[in-house]
Amino acid sequence: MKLITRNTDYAVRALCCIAEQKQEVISADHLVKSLEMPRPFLRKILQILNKEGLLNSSKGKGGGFALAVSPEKITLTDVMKIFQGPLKLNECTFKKKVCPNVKDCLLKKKIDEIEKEVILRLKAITLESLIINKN
Amino acid sequence: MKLITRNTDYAVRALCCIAEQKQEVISADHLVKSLEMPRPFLRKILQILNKEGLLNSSKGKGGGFALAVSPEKITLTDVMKIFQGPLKLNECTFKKKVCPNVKDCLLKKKIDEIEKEVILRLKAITLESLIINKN
DNA sequence: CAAAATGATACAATTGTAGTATCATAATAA
DNA sequence: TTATTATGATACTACAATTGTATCATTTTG
Repeated sequence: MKLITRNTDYAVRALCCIAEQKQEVISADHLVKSLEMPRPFLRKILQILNKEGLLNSSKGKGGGFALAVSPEKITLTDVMKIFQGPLKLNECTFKKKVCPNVKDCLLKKKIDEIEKEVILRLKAITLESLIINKN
Repeated sequence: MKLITRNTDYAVRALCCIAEQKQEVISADHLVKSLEMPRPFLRKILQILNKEGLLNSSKGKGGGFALAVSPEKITLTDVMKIFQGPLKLNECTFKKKVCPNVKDCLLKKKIDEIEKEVILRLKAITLESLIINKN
């Protein structure tokens, strides 16, 4: 019943760290030191964020990563979708078949309402709102 | 990011089925037929519900299960706690150690707020509110 | 060309969920 | 008292997702 996975968490923290940075570009090694997380794992996450268009990367000496989107335009749901797939609190499948009862299921209806509320709130969490030292 | 697991789902459906029943006692076999779920799995779930005090059981011919608590007093959170442990949307552990940053973590604070709201709403879902045919 | 960085990708470990199987025990009724 | 019908207890297996590791290729800069 975890809302966000380690992947997402690391990604958000890395994005925050990059956003707080004054230098435009920061290397994976620098991030590892600041964030104390496994280097290969973080590297993979950064690569994905780059592929998905949230980061720009540059190779070679002096290279690294920089935000491709401004912090107020990156929401928690963006990152969650990348690492956790579509936002759903409800599955409604049994042995890979959709539950025959989906239409009438009262429980599903109630969970769906909660889901809507949760997604609204998650969307309201921007990277900017998670940054402490803004300059 | 599933809010409820199969266990919980089966349990709720079984509880509903028992509650809707006019007979006081219903056997696992009857429930299997009504609910179309794996018999040994359902049996285990019923045993747990019995142990946890939501059901009463009786052995032997004519035996089976009956609600031990009235439907308006059973909430979804009760069932979730039994099968999924304490209700938390936040973990905040890294390699089994608590994240050193828990106190200041802005993300945690925001998720915690969402968690509170979700739990409130889940607590409001009673077994009674999930039953279709009340008599 | 060497060094410093990322890109791509395959592999391994761990955990949690989901499901199965088996035998013991109790209650009822013939 | 014995057969039948039910639950109780418990150990085992399967599968998928999450979490993490390792290795080599490629690009850029000096």
